[in-house]
Amino acid sequence: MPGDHKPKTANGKIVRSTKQRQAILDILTKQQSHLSAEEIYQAVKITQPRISLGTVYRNLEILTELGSIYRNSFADGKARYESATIGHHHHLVCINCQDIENLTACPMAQDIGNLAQSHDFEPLEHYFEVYGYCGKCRRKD
Amino acid sequence: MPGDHKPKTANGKIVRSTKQRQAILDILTKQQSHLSAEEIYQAVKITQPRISLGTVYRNLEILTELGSIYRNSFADGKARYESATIGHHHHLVCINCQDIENLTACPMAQDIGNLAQSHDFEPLEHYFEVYGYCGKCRRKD
DNA sequence: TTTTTTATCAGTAATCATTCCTATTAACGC
DNA sequence: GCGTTAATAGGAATGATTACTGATAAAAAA
Repeated sequence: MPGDHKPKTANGKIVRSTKQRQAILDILTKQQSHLSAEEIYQAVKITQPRISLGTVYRNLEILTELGSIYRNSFADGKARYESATIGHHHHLVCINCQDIENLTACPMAQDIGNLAQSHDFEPLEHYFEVYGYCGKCRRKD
Repeated sequence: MPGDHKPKTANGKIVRSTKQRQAILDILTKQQSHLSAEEIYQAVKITQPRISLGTVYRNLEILTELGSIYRNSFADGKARYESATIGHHHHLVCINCQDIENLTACPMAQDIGNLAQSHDFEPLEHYFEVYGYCGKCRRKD
């Protein structure tokens, strides 16, 4: 069937629209912050009290695959998710208050993007995170 | 006591020289690769058969704190360690064969390093990882 | 050297994030 | 509405890492 525009995952299954999935996407779209699976689970439970943590994880995986959200794994080994409506960016992570600020500047847009040629490497995704102290925490010290 | 050069951790405890710790550092120095805690555990067991996985984790933490090794957490959520003798660098990770190549070019050395001023942020550490296909795997496809 | 101190150890239990499993439920096409 | 099957709830299982405890062995003191 040409002209078939139904969303599908990598395994070819049609992606249905469910209340649970929509609720997860709503949370990430409205809050525009970097939430862990557990935080999303707690937030979604307000409107979907019977949702399970497994459902949250499965939907985060599907939404990431569809490109609707970004998945980031930080130094603490925990994955955090955010809406993809904001566009590609990187992160400034405060090691004191854990606040995460977005950084629109991207290393790949600079000369470093040429590394592909010199290293015979085909880049698909990249992550750039800076850890340090945000302005608020610097002034508290 | 001024001139006290005994290595100490952040909590002020003196760091002793033990066979177990030395063996872990030896592995990372000689192999010059990016090993997980489990891989290090298996390698160290050859010379220290009675070592425990807990000891490996504790020493990796101490050695990281002392600056003798680097700790990196990749997208799979698993931490990998490498000797610090090689100096600061970043990573090209092949999503097919999992091979990790080092990249000496650093975004912070470029204009992006100026983000500190514009974002009122004091950078201490940073990570830059590129995921894609290495030369070998590209030619296999 | 002997004794004392205490950082480190082995072994194991506990924790945390995440994935897997199974019977049941509910989107969506017809 | 009916049938197909993706998605769900609930919970068990996994894997990486951390925490606990009594024993051990470096370094310091005597």
